[in-house]
Amino acid sequence: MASPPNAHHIDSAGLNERAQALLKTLIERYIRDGQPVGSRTLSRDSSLELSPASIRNVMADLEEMGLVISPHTSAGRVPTVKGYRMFVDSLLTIKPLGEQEVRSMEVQLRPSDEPQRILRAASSLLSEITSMAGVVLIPRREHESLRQVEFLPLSHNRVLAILVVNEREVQNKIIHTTRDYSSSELQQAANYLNQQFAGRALHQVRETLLQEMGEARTKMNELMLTTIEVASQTFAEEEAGSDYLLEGQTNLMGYQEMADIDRLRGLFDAFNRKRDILHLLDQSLGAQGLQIFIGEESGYQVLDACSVVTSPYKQGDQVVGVLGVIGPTRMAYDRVIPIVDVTARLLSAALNQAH
Amino acid sequence: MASPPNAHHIDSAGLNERAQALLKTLIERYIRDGQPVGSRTLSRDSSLELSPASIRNVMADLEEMGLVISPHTSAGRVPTVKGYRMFVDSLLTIKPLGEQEVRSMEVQLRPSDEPQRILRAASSLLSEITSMAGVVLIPRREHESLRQVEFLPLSHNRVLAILVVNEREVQNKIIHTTRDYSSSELQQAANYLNQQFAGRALHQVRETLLQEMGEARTKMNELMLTTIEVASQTFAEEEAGSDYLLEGQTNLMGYQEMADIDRLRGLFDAFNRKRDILHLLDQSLGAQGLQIFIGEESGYQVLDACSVVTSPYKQGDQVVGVLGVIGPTRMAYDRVIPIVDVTARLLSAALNQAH
DNA sequence: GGTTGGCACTCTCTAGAGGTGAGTGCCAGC
DNA sequence: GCTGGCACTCACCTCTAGAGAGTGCCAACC
Repeated sequence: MASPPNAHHIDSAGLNERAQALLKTLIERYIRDGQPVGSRTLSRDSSLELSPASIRNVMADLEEMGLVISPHTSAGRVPTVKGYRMFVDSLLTIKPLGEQEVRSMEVQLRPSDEPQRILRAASSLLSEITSMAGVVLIPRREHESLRQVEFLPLSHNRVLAILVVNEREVQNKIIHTTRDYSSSELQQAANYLNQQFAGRALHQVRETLLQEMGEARTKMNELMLTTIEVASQTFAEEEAGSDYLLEGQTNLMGYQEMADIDRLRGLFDAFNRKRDILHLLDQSLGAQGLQIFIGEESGYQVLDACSVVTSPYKQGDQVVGVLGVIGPTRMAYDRVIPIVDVTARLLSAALNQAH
Repeated sequence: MASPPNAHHIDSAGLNERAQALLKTLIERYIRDGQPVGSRTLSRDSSLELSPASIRNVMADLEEMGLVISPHTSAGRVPTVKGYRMFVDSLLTIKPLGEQEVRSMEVQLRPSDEPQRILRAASSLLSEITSMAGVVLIPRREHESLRQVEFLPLSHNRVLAILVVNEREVQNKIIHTTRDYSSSELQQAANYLNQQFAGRALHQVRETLLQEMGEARTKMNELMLTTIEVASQTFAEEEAGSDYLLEGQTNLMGYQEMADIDRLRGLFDAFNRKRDILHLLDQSLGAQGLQIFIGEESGYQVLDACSVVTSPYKQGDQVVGVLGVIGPTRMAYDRVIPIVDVTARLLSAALNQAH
């Protein structure tokens, strides 16, 4: 299933079948009601016919291996990150989504002229059906191919550059020039650029431009100088880079494990700061397939009490972004995993299909 | 001073000078350290030389008038909304901002080609210097005047419409037409529209268009039909309407009066839902000058523990938006009021001054 | 030898009791 | 009208006791 070999993968070897089964029921139970699970409960819950005493022996082993821990002497056991990891990697049984459910998701992700709208819809969708926070990384300009460029003269040495990319997305930029250009000068420059570069990736355009600029300028005619001036600014590297859409943050306030207001504030600050979350999502962009970060695995302290489930989505056959869900470590992985997986597929489909 | 006669205004009549002075020190003290203020403290703090016992008599009067309340029998007094209202309306002494402070605010609100950027800067600025949440209502399209319109043909009966408004703001819209138009057809349509409507307000353009559409179509030539088709869509009423920029929400998590996670969630949900906050800001848009909503005065339950200080800002000599600060009722009004006031002025200045 | 019941032990949680301190309301006297 | 005195109230803290849940260990059983 969607869970590929993961950097954090823990082998289930060294754990007999019974221990695995018990770990599984323990975690399922803990996910269900958030209380430490004791041996008596476990004995009733598991299909194994074992007395609490026997189960205690197994628990002692699991604790020694660092898969579970008891918050204090007389409480039941709670899974550790390592425990969750093993659960997710080798014990989990995924419930595939119902057809009905998939269809209703599909409705919310209909194709549109504005990709931004679909991305936001995906983020909302994720947050709504999981009751956690949904996140969608916005495709970077790098992946975009130029369809058309136009220039409009504004007053005071300013020119409005309009880029149409990917057939239906539009970007504007106001650039400042050394002198006022006439409408027709700009028209000519645009024609030249469209002829030369339509269909190419933006970063290719940028590189080629840089190269041409390097060549002796004296050789160039007036038109080329104009073109070079406006184009170099138009296609200049954006410093901003990547960004994401986050929805349903407030859902996270509903969970007890987030009840600590300082921890919560740290998390929300991280959402606003964006850097850490972006970095995490970028990582998932590289890996192929669904990714799960459990608790401290993410490497960011603010996410210590959270798990993040991500999946990349595509435009054409190229991965352009990642989407996912952020919630408490104690989340229903068996539901969240297929939800993230399906949403990624549906989003890809919607993006590839013009309105 | 910035505080205009307010709908909630309470007359200070019926309160002798001493009572006023004591209410003032009580509220100042309470704002400073958030604890109920007792008669002993008040006796030491106020410049009046009165024993605690005398002060208790005054307190009893103030309590009867509903200006203060004691959380329980043996605690000091805490101001009520009505108390804050009187404080703000007639007792408050405003500290004007230092020149230095104003200058450093000015730096963060430099003019820019992108008004959106300045608005965001204003919001951040407000949140940073007050350590509360800053909010800026985005000007509605209604207030914008058309400078230029252009059309680019896309594939599949789609046309990209580009509006340049207010000299330096750009808006895009993809519209769907009944047939493919050629570049030159669109160019002609754009020329016509620019000639007719440049400099007019968008809503004027819309009205005139509707009128022309109503006239018998048969009289029109091909060009006019084209023009009407693309223009009517381009200038169609936006359903979205108004929106705002909110920064520093997480600052609100620092205050004890917001420590209740459910109340906090309600507030954050309201921020996301936007409707209530927008409505409140719209109200302030109508009123001229600085406005203060204390606690329940706003009329929205989620804001019961908050105060909102707003001020409109202008483009040219027309009010186009509102900005403000949202924080706990117990805020330093004497600082917040001039900050909001000055920020509104600086923002207006920055917007009216092209880069 | 794995499994089980028994048992002592540990730890959290809750409720109640008692003490302390801050602050009040009221009253009599200045 | 102001003030000191005094009884009273209430939140808050600490301490204690008891209940409940669950554990670890051990000896016995199959």
